[in-house]
Amino acid sequence: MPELPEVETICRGLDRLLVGRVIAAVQVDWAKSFALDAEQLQSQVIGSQVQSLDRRAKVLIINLANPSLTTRYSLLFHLKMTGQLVLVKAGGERFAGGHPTESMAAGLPDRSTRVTFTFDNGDRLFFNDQRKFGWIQLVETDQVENHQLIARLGPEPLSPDFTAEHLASRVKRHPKAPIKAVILDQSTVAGVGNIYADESLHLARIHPARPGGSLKPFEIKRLHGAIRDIMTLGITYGGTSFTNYVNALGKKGDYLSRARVFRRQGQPCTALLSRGQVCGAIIEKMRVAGRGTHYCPRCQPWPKATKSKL
DNA sequence: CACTTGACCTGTCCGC
DNA sequence: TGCGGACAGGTCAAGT
Repeated sequence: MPELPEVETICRGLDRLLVGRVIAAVQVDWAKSFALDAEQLQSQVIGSQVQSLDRRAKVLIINLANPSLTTRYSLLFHLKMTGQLVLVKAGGERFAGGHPTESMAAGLPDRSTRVTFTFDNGDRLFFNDQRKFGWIQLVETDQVENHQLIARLGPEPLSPDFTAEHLASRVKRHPKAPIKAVILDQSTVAGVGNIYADESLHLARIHPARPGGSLKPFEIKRLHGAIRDIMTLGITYGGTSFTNYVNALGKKGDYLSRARVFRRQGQPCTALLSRGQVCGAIIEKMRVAGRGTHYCPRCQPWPKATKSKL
């Protein structure tokens, strides 16, 4: 499930491989993944050269230019939960990004391949997506900021615009919503998904189901710092798992293998307490805001004063 | 208006 | 073994 750190890693990895390449052919095997008629495909995509790659929240942006067009277009990619982007070089060398499944290691394309881009040098970019939730859209480059999803995004978590004051103002707007729902809301902060929400709340020692309005100012501040720290860590570790070529894979773990709580229900919390003690309490799982939610009942206790509201 | 749930999909896992 | 159902999670639309 690619979130911001994974998409950032994919973006950095693909940049040097794609910039300068010209799109020679596009094959769409699942129309909903890339809803563009053949005429537009031919006139606005084929023959375009990749100028640069970008990322906004969880959206990967490939900026194009076509010498026969005055308008510049961009391809937007959203991988949702199971999307992958796999670049197979003409020589067979592979770069993969996205949710790692066995399809990466096997021959490509496979049955989850929805769209295939072929470049002028023979390299191929496969958009694989088991569950078909992901999409590709063609947008005019100077309209990207007005795109229905992009336009509603809040600040990037690692940008100066994401401040504790901003987070506090968002919480104030939905004081009864569980704090986890507030930070999953992409208009609060762009790019935080289920994994990093759980991880951030654990680092901040805040119970995910607490109404945002019950958080003290120092807790908001701590959560703000935790989100930034966790996203930074995610980019660091996301790099170890996704920047490798697939056939060179098999080393290092991704962020998930270092997770504090995510998918660790039933296992002991590894948080360090004072004097080098390890917490050791058993991680629990519950549903918050309709999502599987993992937390440590000891590190993230329900505050006594508001316990009755549970 | 504030907040929650369902739809979109497929594959996997669990209990019967 | 097979079958039904829950679950996985990002985002938007629809519901309470």
